[in-house]
Amino acid sequence: MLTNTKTKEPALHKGAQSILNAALSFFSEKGFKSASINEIAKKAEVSKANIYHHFKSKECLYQQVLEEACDRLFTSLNTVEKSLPARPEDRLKTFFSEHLQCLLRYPVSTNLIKRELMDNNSIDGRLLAKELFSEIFSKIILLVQESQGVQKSSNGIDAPLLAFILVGMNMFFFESQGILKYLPQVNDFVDSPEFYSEEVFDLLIEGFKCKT
Amino acid sequence: MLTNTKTKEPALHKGAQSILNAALSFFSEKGFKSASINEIAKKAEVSKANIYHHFKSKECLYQQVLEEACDRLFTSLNTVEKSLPARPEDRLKTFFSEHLQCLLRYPVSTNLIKRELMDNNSIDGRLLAKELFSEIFSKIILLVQESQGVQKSSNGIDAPLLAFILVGMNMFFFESQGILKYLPQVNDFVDSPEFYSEEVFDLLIEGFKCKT
DNA sequence: GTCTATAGGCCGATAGAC
DNA sequence: GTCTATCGGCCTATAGAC
Repeated sequence: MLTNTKTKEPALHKGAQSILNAALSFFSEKGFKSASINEIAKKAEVSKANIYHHFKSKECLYQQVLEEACDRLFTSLNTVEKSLPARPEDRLKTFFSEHLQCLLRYPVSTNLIKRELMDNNSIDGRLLAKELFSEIFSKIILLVQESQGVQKSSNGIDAPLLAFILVGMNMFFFESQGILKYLPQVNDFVDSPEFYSEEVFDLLIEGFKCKT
Repeated sequence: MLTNTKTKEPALHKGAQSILNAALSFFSEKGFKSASINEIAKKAEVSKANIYHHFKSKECLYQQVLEEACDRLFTSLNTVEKSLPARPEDRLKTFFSEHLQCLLRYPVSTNLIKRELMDNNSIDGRLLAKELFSEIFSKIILLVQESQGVQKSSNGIDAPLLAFILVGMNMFFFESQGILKYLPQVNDFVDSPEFYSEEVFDLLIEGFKCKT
């Protein structure tokens, strides 16, 4: 379960924390299997045996790293949601833009979660990542319905589809960052996610043809 | 270079072909590092040493598998492009829909390419996958511009952005298949990519507000 | 072209001293 | 809580018979 309970953990020892940091970066970059306890130990500047003192197994270490990554994004998105503007039309647009910025603020965690959804490392992990995904998804559906309600358009476009599209556009931007620089035509918005969010949202709302 | 030259390869031996098939499925499912020569040999029903007779190294085997996957998708998309309808408005929409169907027709190859773009396995591999991506991307930009030209809207939306969105929507649908079934709200279009394409395209063109 | 046998290395995990 | 030393296993790759 994603920790809404804000009971801070008992302030991890320095050693354990540096292990978690090193593990996060390697698991995120290479995946569970390819990241080795050896290299994590080296980067964390502890011995391999020390890792096994703090964590029962490689799997357990991975689970905790993944959990922290999910919490990080979940908390970040919750904060965004609480400081959304009042006007329903703006709320969806702002959340869309801020959602992308959350992903980009924690690229390593985001990448780890993306990996977890792609590979099937562990049953618990998949559930965790899916829960996060479905949480964000529900939030956006509500915001879409909110904005639809105000405009009273009831135009037949279902909110879940639009929500799916919005999440998808941000995820795709995130994962395409690495190759965007090799696509000269689209270089404009590589360094400007704000511009990207703005353009995509307006396009979705106003439509390709109707654009002013 | 993506083989436009249609000189068929010299009809691979049965053994080598079954190795390539087994390798494709494991590399796609687990990634380069996690897939082992042992399991590939077992699935291909040959000995491990036999693999090293046909391929100089694990890397070489991977390269060839990746190359075939890229060619498969490239050829498939080229075929689609050649049998597009005449009306410019329909061309883009049809290509968009067919692009998704290509991805879904070769899910294992598509997944392998996606993995290659995510991990940094080999320099050659990345180039290959990027070339394919940029190829598709260019095709779609042309189709967008074509349809824009006809409508003479010149409305300021840049073709590369729309092309990026279209490719992104299809890639995201592809990679979300596994978790879509866990999102009850969106179950409608899991089994119907045609419906998804139709809805997304219309939404993009007509816009959220303007929808009939 | 196919095999068995094996070399040599890195892996996850543990034992046991401090 | 941290370490060195080590075990057993799986890995890529090769040697050499058929």
